[in-house]
Amino acid sequence: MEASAVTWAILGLIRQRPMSGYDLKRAVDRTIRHFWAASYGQIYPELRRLEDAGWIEGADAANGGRSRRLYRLTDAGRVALEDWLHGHETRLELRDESLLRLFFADALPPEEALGLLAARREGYRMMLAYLRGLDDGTGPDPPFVDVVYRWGLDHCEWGIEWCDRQERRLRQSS
Amino acid sequence: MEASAVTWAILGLIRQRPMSGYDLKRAVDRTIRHFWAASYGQIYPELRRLEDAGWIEGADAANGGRSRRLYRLTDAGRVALEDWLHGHETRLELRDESLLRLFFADALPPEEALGLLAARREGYRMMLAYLRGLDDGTGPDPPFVDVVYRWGLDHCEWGIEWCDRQERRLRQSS
DNA sequence: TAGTGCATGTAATGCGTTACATGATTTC
DNA sequence: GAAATCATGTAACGCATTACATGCACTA
Repeated sequence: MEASAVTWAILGLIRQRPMSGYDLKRAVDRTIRHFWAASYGQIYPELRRLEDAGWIEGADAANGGRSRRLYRLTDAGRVALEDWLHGHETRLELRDESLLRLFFADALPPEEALGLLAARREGYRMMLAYLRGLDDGTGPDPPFVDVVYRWGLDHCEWGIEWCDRQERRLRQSS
Repeated sequence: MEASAVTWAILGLIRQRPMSGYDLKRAVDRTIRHFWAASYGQIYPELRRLEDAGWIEGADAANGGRSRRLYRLTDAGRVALEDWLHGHETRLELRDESLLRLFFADALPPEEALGLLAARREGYRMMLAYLRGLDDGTGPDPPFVDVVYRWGLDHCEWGIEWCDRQERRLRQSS
């Protein structure tokens, strides 16, 4: 089984409870999407591959005339997931168009360049609002789910302050 | 001209001085790579497209028997770059395998789960060392180039402290 | 003279999104 | 009965990396 990015997201999520492809997409969007997105075009083919490999098992769970296929983790899948969890790789890939603009902002008049810093701050604000909106108040999450959620909030708050600091610094030094 | 991700990186970099494809790859790796990577497979075809569109102009600059083609920004290219710089979009795409692991770490025994936090901290440390290594001490950078470099450093330092804080918090609450 | 760096490029492959097609069920 | 939601899936496309091929020039 050739594991790829989306493999672990799926295994990890259906470990909590059996899910359909549709469920998975929603779970991804509600939880890990801000640092790891996944689309139907990845999820459905990956479910096939995972079932072929014996890491998950699908069962028909039609709801009246509405077809539905629920997948659950097999023992082999559980082992694979735990193996991956023990990995300690930490390469992080960032793609941040706002930083790219900022990097070239010296080509703009100073006031407009500072505007890009303000725009970045606004981006963090919107992300923060989005993350706060995810909190549906349904009781306490497991500790590490909570840690990752906090990371999102803390990261945005840090980013907002960072933009403020830099704007002040640049205004003073000019 | 259908502009894509790599378009702006190239235009922005050759705005500073004319460059070859090879130069561009090196410039990308030395400056923006930690938040916006680009490979030869993107750069060379994109140079063609940009020249066809009239945003850059290539000139032969062979070095003895070693062929070399230097590209410079045209007026049209300068205008296109500045238009893009005025944009205020700020969607940031993150892909962070370490956060994904952390999110599922509740499946591990507590001590091992905490190990993932330590591993993340180590990742920030390595990135920080990498960024510090980029500073070749060649005098002051333009203000916004410097701002983005600082962002990298500050972000790593924040990340290290964040991991520390979370580790302490989780150890206390358990 | 062997290794490294300069320099250009392409082909194969993989990753991921978008847009579309289809149809049932629930809710207003 | 219209609209939203549940549910599955694929085809086309675009973005990006990796690996390879080629050859010159410098330096140890």
